[in-house]
Amino acid sequence: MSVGIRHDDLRRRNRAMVISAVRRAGQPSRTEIAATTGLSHSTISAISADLIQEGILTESKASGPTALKRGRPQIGLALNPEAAAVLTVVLSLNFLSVAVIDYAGQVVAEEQLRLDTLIMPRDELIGECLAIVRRRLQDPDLDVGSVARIAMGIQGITDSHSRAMLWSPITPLTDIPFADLLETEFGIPATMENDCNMMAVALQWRDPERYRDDFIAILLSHGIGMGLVLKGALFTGTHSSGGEFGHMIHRPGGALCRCGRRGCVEAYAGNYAIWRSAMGISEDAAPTDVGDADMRALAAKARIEEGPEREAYRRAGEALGFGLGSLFALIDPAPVAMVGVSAAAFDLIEPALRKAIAQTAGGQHSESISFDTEPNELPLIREGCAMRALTFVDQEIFAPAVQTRGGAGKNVA
Amino acid sequence: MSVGIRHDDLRRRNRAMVISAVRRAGQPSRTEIAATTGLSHSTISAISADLIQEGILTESKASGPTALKRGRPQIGLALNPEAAAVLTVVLSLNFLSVAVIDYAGQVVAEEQLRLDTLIMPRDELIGECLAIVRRRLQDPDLDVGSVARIAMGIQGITDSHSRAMLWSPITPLTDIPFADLLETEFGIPATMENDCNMMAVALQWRDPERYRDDFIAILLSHGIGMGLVLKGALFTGTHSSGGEFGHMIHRPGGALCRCGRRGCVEAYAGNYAIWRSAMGISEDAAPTDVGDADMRALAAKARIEEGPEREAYRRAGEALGFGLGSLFALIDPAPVAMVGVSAAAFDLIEPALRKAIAQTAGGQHSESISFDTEPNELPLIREGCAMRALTFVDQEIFAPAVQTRGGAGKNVA
DNA sequence: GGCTTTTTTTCGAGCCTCAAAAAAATAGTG
DNA sequence: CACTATTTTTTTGAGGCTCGAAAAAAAGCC
Repeated sequence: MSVGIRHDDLRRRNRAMVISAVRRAGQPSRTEIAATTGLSHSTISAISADLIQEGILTESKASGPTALKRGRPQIGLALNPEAAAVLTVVLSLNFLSVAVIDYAGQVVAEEQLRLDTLIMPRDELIGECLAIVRRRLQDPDLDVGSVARIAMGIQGITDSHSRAMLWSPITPLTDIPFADLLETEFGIPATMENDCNMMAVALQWRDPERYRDDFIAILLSHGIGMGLVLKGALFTGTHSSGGEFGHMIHRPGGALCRCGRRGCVEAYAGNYAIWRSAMGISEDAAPTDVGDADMRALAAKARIEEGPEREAYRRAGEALGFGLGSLFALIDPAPVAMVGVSAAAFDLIEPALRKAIAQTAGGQHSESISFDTEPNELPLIREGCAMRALTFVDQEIFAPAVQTRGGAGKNVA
Repeated sequence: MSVGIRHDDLRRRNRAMVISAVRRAGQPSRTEIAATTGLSHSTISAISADLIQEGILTESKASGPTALKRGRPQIGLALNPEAAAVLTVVLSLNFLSVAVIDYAGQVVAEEQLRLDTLIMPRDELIGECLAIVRRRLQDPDLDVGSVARIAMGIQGITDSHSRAMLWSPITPLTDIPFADLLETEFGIPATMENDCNMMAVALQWRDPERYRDDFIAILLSHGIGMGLVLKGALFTGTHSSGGEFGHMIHRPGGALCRCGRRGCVEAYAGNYAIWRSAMGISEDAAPTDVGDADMRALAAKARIEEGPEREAYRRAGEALGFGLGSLFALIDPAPVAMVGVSAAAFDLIEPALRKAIAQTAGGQHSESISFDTEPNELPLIREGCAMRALTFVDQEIFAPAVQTRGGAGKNVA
């Protein structure tokens, strides 16, 4: 609130601005950057000269389609892929995957692993995560020193400082400080990110037209999660990763939720809830994990004929609709992306969902609310982790106060 | 996202910082300001010299209790009350009040008026608002030129740009662009603020210890409103004032709400809802306005004996509790201030409210959530409007780019 | 080849902040 | 009362940063 802007901050921030403009735009010329940032050409010129000299940016002649114009051709600026690398770790139900990504955002190596997360003891789960990272870091093709950041994504609740997993549906274990464990083990700064938040980050990069300032990413899978972007920034709770849309209350005292409470949205719209309802199992029955194939079969049956399956999706849509309605009462309507296996059954969910929203405060503009679907969440989570790690590097490469790197530069004419 | 920091912004922002530090701290010395802002003494000295010379700040020797120390005594800096003035207009049910407030935040004049907002035609309602402002501005004791800002507060929904009232329970009229009307009429920049948002702003100034970064102000009155502060900043929706806590869904298809929909929190916890329930009137009955005195009598009766009155408050508490639970699922638990006439009956509401919260995701720390009550909302709303207007002036007095005022300063030795 | 157009770099000027030193103002002390 | 210690405030010179204007560079066009 009351922290002054120091003189050195200025350059630091404007450097960040230039890097961010390049990451966003692909291969912008200096002139384009000057236009988008509002800074003068001379400033951009000075900053980009520094950045090139430090090996962060590179000049690339190939401005491609713009080469047909009159005057001096623009010189595209691009991120130097070798400037750094980041590592992403995504841990989901029975599945662990790691990727090494260069500074320009290209995947240079990856590894995936099946494992039984639900029954693994603590040491083993942590051990597997560290081992897979170690294997990637020992890859002879990789310059270990260039790996500047690890971002780990996980289903469940993380703390607001992105340090630890507090709770997750993929394991009975709680409070695992993955970020600290990774940092200690490998000496590389790390964060622990919530899966749905990373989905939102990825969507923002994938389709900045649609997902710019305000939007919602909802994961429809075993559980119901949400990533929320408001005013262009990821929204997180004050203590946790926040945005636990799935545990808003749909019906007080209602169906039993995986979290042990009753009446949560998830207790009607999570895979297990749809399954429970379609199979005529009691709402008080303990949640069970349902495979993706079973869910697809359920959806197929619901599409063929009226019956308990279709009714289950209808109830899921209703729960999601009233939940979204309450959410929209708080933040006003915004574009929604439905992600995960049940997003593939959104055709079964949508009618009831829209009908419910229309009965809520958000319903004033219910027709104008648009939904997009993406059945596969894992690529999104990985992309989000990658971008999160890369933007961290973007803002870490120019160190605070003192000159950026060890002290290499600045002795040329 | 990608707007660069220009060189002149620096001074502008640091000036704002100094002014804000003075407004917050009362009479800080230059040294204290340097400490809180993190800027150097010389910078603070230069900026405060400018500000004093421009008549924005004044030196006040009376640093009072700190005069007993050794070295050179501190010189307190204070806001110059005559630097500017602002005007607040608060329109609530059957009541209109205006106050003139000097730059230091002291009320210098006020006027109040009873009127029948529910049945007034559009022209008349607007006319009364403009007339009461005109009377205050024509006060011979007031230098009209010094009035730099008008902030108007109203119950209901305003747009996210603080320009217009979109909907209000105090009148059947909708979409009145009060901010534009005031600006056109008086040539003074104006805003139209939501009442609950202003309550939150006022609480932040009244008790910054408790209400700092994250808290919730809930109005328990005819309707249920909320002002929400997250990460130190007022939270507003993307299109409207947002934070329509009262219209989150408590029971899908449930009791009839004043907004015409069913099952909103307000339909169980608004004055009319408590009254309806206590009197055994159907949940489908149209909401009626209940006077404060009637509500106090109802609460008194509920305190004496078990019965439908007590049950009505219990149901209100349950609705508020589940609503807060859903809210806490999204933003994590935070301190809550209950404001308005039914806040005086919070003793009747609290047990059921806590019981409900305990059944929700927010309930993990339900004991630690603390509630504060404040039965009278109008002073809070006025204070909030005043602070909003004043902080606007704080950041407008130093113009963009060019030197602050006409060009007076800077020809002294 | 000379001219036009557009991009990029260079250069001097103007500000801003900072650190250190100087000045100011008071309380203690003998 | 003179002098010292202490703390706050102002002054001063240095170093950086951005900006605007002008120069340089690198094409296409005739």
